[in-house]
Amino acid sequence: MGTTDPRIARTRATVLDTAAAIVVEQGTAALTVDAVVARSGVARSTIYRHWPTRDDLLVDVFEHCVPSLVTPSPELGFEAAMRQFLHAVVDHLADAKWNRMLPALMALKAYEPTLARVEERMEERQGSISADLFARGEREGMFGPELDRSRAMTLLVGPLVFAALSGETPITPELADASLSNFLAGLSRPDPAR
Amino acid sequence: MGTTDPRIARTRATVLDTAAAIVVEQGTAALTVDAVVARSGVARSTIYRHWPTRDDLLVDVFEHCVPSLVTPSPELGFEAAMRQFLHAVVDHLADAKWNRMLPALMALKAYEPTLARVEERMEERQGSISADLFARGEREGMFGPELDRSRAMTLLVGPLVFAALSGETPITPELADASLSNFLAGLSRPDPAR
DNA sequence: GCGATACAGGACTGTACTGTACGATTTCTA
DNA sequence: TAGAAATCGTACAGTACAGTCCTGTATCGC
Repeated sequence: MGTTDPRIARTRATVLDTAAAIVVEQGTAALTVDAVVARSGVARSTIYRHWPTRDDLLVDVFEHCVPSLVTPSPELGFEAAMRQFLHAVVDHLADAKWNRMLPALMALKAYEPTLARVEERMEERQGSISADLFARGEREGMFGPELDRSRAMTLLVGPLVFAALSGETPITPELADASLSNFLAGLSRPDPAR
Repeated sequence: MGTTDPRIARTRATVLDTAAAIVVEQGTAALTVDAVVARSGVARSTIYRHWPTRDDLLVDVFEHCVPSLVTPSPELGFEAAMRQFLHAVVDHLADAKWNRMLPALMALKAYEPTLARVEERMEERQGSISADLFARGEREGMFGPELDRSRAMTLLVGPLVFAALSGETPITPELADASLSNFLAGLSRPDPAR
């Protein structure tokens, strides 16, 4: 099984790209097999050869578009590594593609178990990176093991996602810096609310 | 026009409640006129007497469910008032109803101008409250007029919305306190990233 | 080149939903 | 109680979409 038929890879890519464009431009409800046929030139029967149902295609579209975040270089300390990570998140959220797809995924995951699993896998990858990052912070003595990592990540990433969703404030690296800066400030001044 | 026919108010309320329940439980795609008929007992023709199209009904459902936030008492200072406001936000986000509806609204507003306007009105109301709150902070000398209010609100509310959407970390008043605490800490320690 | 396989291009069935129409019935108001 | 108005119940046309099936054609690996 050295090589796979190039025709298969070709149509698969064409269909996925077209489907993603439709979802981004018109939403998930507009993703119909006929729409993909009309826009991609790929035949109806061919699409059903690759995906048993329309829903399977939609799942693959999301999976195809989920951003792949990368663990920052191990030489970096907590602050620099976290900043780099947050900047990468900003990049993906600012991109029109994921900017439109994320809310759709959030909205659908509550009702479509298959999409919920796509989102789970995404959070797993992100979770392992975040664990790595917080391990650096603990090693540097910035906080102890009692720090709630999930909550901390929520505090750091939340503003970025919110900015992307609401469109109230522009999503920029400076926003990520501000979020990180507030978090670090909160570390040195122990939470008076508890 | 002293009193309106109670039948009208009754049907309207029944249909809106039923429709909201369907959207919460099964998503906006499941909101069909037939589904409302089956579940509410209201006749098809009656629904079309009140709403010209299914989409108009959906818009009304969102409008009917948008939480109405309230300006905290004027006696409260910036910190206490903001805390109260954030706790109210947490309350609404923790409620199953709005917890499901918000992502749907976020996902659809990009493609449905009518829903975009629902969201705009919501943000306007929220924006006027936020202006009031920041005015208190400025009066107390916590920051000057150069503070970007939109960004600040994003930093404060973002984590709450993100927690509600992702489900990674529980959405509690303590989370709101942590967000506020980080923000205040960031104020006293001027942002080193700029 | 040749067999195998993927693709193109339809036609077709079944279903779900929208929106309209209209007579019969209930419920309000005066 | 009587008239007005809202509601019920149902039938109907039109449309959009999912998914199947079949035939002929292009493209691949060998």
